[in-house]
Amino acid sequence: MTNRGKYYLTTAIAYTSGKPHIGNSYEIVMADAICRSKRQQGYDVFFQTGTDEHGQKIEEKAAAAGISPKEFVDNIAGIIRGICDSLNISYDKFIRTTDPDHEKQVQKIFKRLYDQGDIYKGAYEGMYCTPCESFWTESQLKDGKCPDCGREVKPAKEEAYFFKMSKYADKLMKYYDEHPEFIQPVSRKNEMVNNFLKPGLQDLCVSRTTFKWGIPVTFDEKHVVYVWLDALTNYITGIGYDADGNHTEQYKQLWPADLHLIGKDIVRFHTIYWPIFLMALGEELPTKVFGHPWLLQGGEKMSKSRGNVIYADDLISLYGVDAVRYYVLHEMPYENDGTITWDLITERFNSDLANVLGNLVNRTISMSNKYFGGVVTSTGVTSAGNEVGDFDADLKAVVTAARDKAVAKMDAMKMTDAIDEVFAIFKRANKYIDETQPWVLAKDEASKDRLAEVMYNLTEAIVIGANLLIPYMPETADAILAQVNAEKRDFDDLDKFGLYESGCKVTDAPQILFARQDINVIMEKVAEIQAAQKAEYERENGITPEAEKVEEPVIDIEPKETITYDDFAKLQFQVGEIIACEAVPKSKKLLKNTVKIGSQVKTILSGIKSSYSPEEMVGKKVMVLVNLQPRAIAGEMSEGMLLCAEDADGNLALMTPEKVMPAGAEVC
RNA sequence: GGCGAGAUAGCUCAGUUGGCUAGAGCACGCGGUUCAUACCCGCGGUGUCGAGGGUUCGAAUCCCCCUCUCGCUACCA
Repeated sequence: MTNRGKYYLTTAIAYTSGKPHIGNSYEIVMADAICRSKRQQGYDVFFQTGTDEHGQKIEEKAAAAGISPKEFVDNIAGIIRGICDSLNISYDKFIRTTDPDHEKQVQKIFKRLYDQGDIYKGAYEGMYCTPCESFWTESQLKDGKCPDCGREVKPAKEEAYFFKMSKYADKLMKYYDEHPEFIQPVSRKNEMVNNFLKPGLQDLCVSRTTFKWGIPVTFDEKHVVYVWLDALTNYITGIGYDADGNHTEQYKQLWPADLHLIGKDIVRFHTIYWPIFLMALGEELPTKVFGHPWLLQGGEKMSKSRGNVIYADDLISLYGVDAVRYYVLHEMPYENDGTITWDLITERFNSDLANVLGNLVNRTISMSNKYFGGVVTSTGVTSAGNEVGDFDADLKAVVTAARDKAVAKMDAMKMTDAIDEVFAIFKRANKYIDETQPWVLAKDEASKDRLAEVMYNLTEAIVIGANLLIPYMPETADAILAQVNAEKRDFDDLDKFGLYESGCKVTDAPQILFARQDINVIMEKVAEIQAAQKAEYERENGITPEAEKVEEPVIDIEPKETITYDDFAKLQFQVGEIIACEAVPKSKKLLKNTVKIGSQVKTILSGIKSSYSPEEMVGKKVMVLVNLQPRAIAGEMSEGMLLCAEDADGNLALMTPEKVMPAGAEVC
């Protein structure tokens, strides 16, 4: 096999705040297909993936679960690694940002950048919203209040470390110009230049003091290292980078990375901050960063509380690992997001895998057994000169061209097209069977040698196709090769037709590779999966009464000034019954309620669309502030206010009387 | 609110620098075939290329405007 040198590929590391759904697992499958392909081609591949395990969100989730952050991330990292393994991902290293050697290097990197003046101590100034723990600039405020929760903000100052991004902006721009392949798809490069580089790079805040679950800054312990400096550096620490220059041989051999495979949402961090960190460290920049699109669930919004999130393990249990790999690779366009639904995957499974591929292998082996006792022999009796057409030559042309076509598509990161090039072999082989009609040849003893050649050609086509399938569907490739009793072939030979050993015997008991799926049966199983998921969600989030007592978070808000009883007495509250409700067309948040209060009927607009649908509003008895001055909102007059409780996430709960009360009853 | 992407056949999507009767796969219909997993092969499209305007000899493709959908947004990671 030709040695083509090293190839170092990384994926983004997965954030350990929860179990990733299939849309998040897509990237790792794509990475695996690329790595398997490169290995097959003769590259010395190193494939790194892993988990990003620090941050405030994890600290909070762990606290809510009553466990330490480390216990929390150990659990999730295990789940993520399990998903990788069940998807048959051939990673060489699974790095965790809580690995001691990584943490140590991050601390050294931070110190070095500080010592050489790229990181400086400053202060973050702005308007601070205490409940949201967020800083805002004046321009971000909405009516002078927090744009997230609408509450009061106050000026505040927080000590922080900053990285001098601006210092490297020109150098980065130059690098872009000299390396047009650096950012892919190219459209993303323009976004980076126009949105961030041209307006001028802001210095980046690279430390935090608001939470503890991070890597401490060695010389200033109340700070932890900001996530991106922690996470991005995994690409070098994972292979033995040392901030003092004592790199491992592995690092010297592998760096710079050949490809960072990431989601399109984090292109900015990988094409601006990461290269600049590397420049500051004096390291080479990666060759290519590809920001891939996402695989989204079609139709309804995905949410765990509804139980309709699609996870890799559920898909695998229904379709098998290779079918899942096939689907995500095949349905992912180059720039736009792809779609996944149970209907779509079942359709693809049946038409492509069961019908085209599985059935081809099965019918071919069956015929070999039926006509020749399973022995496949090349007799050299070709279709050359056939007046109807030279079917053999046509078949061979398609088969021998597939390798280079597929590799070219893959190098261009067009996964879908790459797989299609391989499947073109199987489609052509099916057509070849119709053209040559083996069952007709079998009826005439005189055409037996021709029949043997036809079976040989089919078997050879399948062998080459199976070899080309290895990067995408490794288990299936093995299963096919085993059934036709063939070895894996050297990549350099995959454009050569006729290497299948004549006289070799295929299995006498062909196995169904992909049994056709009935969508109705699938949907029954899906219903079970969804019910289980929903139950799990409810258990985890304390929907059961028993769990409600445990760990209910509290919220503190800014206290307002004390009021007198007279102040309070000015407010008139009554019970109102919602007798009609509709969404306000031009608004994202507003519902227009028709509320019966005693014998009056008022129109009240309320920003609760995110928590309530118009249908479920009707019939509710709610608490209403009735003597609020009417005000026009979104072109409608609103004559009061519906009272709600709001949690930290902005979820709303209407205040309703605890016993049945008539519309109009005073609340006092 | 800001930024971005998109709207093409029933479904999922291709359509290169504007150019011949707008394509593929799936689904559907008809025909063929029977080795095979009711499979395979062939044939089949009157789609206002989201609406409306404009530029042009010519627009799905360029410009303007409108409508709708989606993604991102954050000192979240």
